[in-house]
Amino acid sequence: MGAVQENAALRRRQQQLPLRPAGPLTVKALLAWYEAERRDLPWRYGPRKKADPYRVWLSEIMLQQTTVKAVVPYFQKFVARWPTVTALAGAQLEEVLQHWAGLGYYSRARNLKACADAIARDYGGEFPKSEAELLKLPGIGPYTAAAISAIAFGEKATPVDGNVERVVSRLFAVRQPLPGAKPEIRRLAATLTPQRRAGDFAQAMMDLGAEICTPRKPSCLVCPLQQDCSASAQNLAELLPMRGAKAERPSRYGIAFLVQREDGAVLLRQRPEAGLLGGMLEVPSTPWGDALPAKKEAMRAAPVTTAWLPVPGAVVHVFTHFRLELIVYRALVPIDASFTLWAEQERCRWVHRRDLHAQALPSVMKKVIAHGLADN
DNA sequence: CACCCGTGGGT
DNA sequence: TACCCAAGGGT
Repeated sequence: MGAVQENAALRRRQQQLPLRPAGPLTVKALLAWYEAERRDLPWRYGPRKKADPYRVWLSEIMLQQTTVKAVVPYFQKFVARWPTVTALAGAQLEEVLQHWAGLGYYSRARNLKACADAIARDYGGEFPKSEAELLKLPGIGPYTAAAISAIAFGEKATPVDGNVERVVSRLFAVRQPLPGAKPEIRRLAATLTPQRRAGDFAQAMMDLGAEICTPRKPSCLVCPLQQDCSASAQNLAELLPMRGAKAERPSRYGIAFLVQREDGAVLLRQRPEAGLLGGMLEVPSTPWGDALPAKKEAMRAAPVTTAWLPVPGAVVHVFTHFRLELIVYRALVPIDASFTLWAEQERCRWVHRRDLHAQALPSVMKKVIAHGLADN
């Protein structure tokens, strides 16, 4: 198979053979490839089969801007703990956040719970099958609504994610840069979507994008769509899709205060529900600003008045839109002292070190704790 | 529409 | 190292 396609590619380059325009035959080749090469993933039931809407929904939410490899263990944990959407609707948000900790984009976890509640409350525990109805639910946008509708219910819908954007932009040699090209790419993807197997088509496009039509160094020579691909014919595949200018990533700085009690507990604080790391636990710190605060200034943000020891080094963490550098100050306090806790004391709690793994701790805060307790 | 929202792996 | 990127959604 690979050799045959390689020869076809070489012939076309040497003889300038015309392309076969992407169309129904492209879809047929893609579906054949999918049946042979598709990834075996825990939320999939098989080609030509509809999957459990709950598992499709859960996986799609987790997969938003997140790699399959990162998602799989979280998906397994969730379905083991909450096998149905009704079970998830009965869960405590705090426990959902604990299970989500480390996966990132924590508003997804809050919307996940809100969506489960809505399904249980307004839909009798059954997901709606139409794109339009799914779109009304929290955490479900245009992509996810189309994905659930097509994959779980077999409806003719066209989810367009980063994979589909890449595959389509190459198939049709779309040179207009993203995000401006999105409407055109959506239109082209919709023209390819088959009436009968829209779910398999969508997943096949994603598998192709993940394994063959990769962002860098695409494997055009073994691609089942190579003879249909306008970009490959023009040796443009690696240059597409074009993208607009990248925004620069600023740095922010702060001082984190790690209080350790004599019995080994550390002081954690719950962040506000909205915004960055919303609802998750943190090590109390100064606000994160454009420069490191002076020590005297920083101490106004310290959760207790005590002897603080700076921990050598710093914690560096890179978020999507800024880089964070935190200096850690550490203090050891007696177990029974009465402290002057700052105004947000009610959002604070003591957590024993042995219980830290079960908390809603984002990765950056795990780094801070590990750094601050490194020599303990 | 532009910006906000995490994290880990690959190059 | 620094940068790119991944099954996007909310505002």
